[in-house]
Amino acid sequence: MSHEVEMKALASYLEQNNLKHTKQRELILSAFLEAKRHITSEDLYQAVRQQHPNIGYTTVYRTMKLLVEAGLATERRFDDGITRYEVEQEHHDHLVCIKCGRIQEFECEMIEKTQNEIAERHEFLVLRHRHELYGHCRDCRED
Amino acid sequence: MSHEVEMKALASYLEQNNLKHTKQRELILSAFLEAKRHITSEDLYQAVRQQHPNIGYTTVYRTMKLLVEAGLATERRFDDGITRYEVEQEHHDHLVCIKCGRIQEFECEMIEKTQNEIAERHEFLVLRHRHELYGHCRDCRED
DNA sequence: TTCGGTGCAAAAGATTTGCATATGT
DNA sequence: ACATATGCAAATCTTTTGCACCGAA
Repeated sequence: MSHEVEMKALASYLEQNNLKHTKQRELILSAFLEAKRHITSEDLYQAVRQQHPNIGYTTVYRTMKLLVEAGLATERRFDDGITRYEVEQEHHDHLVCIKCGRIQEFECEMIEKTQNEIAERHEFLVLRHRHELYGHCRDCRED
Repeated sequence: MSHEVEMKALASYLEQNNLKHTKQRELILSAFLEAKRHITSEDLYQAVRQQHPNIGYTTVYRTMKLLVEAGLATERRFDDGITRYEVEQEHHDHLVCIKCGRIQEFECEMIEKTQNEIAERHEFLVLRHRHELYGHCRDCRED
C-alpha cells in the first residue's frame, strides 16, 4: 500500500488515543494524500465516494479534523470561506489567483524572520501565520 | 455632525451612482466610523438597532458592501470565518490573539517590498494581500 | 410618479450536532 | 459486551435573495 508512513502515523495516533481504525478513516487519509494540494472537504467527499459510495459528509469533516489533530493535515481558509486541507509541512505561503483559482506557494526566510521580530516587539507569541497574496497569476494577467 | 468628511464622501458616491441617501445608510456609516476597528456585521447591527430598532440584518449587510464599493470600508476575514470591516487605509497587517481575540496591527515596508519581489518572480500581479500572525498577545502569554 | 431601498422571511452554502444503528477492540 | 464511529437528517451560523411595501428624488 502506498503512503505507508502516514498510514502508520494514523494507526499509532488512533491507538494512542483509544480511537478506532476504520475503513473510512483509512480511505479518507488515502484520498487526502493522493489529492492535489489544497483540497476541499467537498472534493474529498467526492473522491472517497468512488470507493465507498455511502460515506457521509459528516465522516469526512470529522476525519479531517482528526487528521489535523494527528498532525497529518493542516487546515487553510482562503478568502472564499471554504476550508481546504493540505499536507502538514514546513511554513510556506500562498499566491491565490482570483480569476482562475490557482494556488501557488512561496517561502521566504527573510519575511519569516522579519515577522518574528515584529511579533517580539509587540511581545506577541506567534503560533501560526498566514500570508497570502491575491491577484492575477501569470496566465490570467492581461498585460 | 461628526464624520463630516465621510458623510460627504457617502453622499457624493450615492449621487454619482443614482443611489438614494437614506437614514439607514447614514446611521450604518456613522456606527461603523464610531465603532472600534474590525467590527463585525452582527455588532454593527446591534449598534444601529439602538438608534433604529427595526433595522434588518439585510440592510447592514447590503450597506457595508456599498461602503466597500464606495471605498469607505475594507472587508477582512480572519480565521473564524466572520467578516469584519475596518476603515479603508494604508496597507497594514494583523496580530490576532487566539485566546482573547484582540487584534493589533503592524506595518512593515520591508515585508511589503519583499513580497512584491516574490510575486514578480512568479509573474503574479498582486491586487491585495493578507498577512496575519496568530498566537498569544502580551496579556495572554504565560511565560 | 418612479425606481431604488427596506424589512421580513425564506433560501443558500458550509459545517456541526443529535441520535439510532453499526462496527472495531 | 462496550465504547466509539458512522450516516442520516436536522440544526447552526453567516450571508444572500425574493418579494411586497415604502420612501427619496
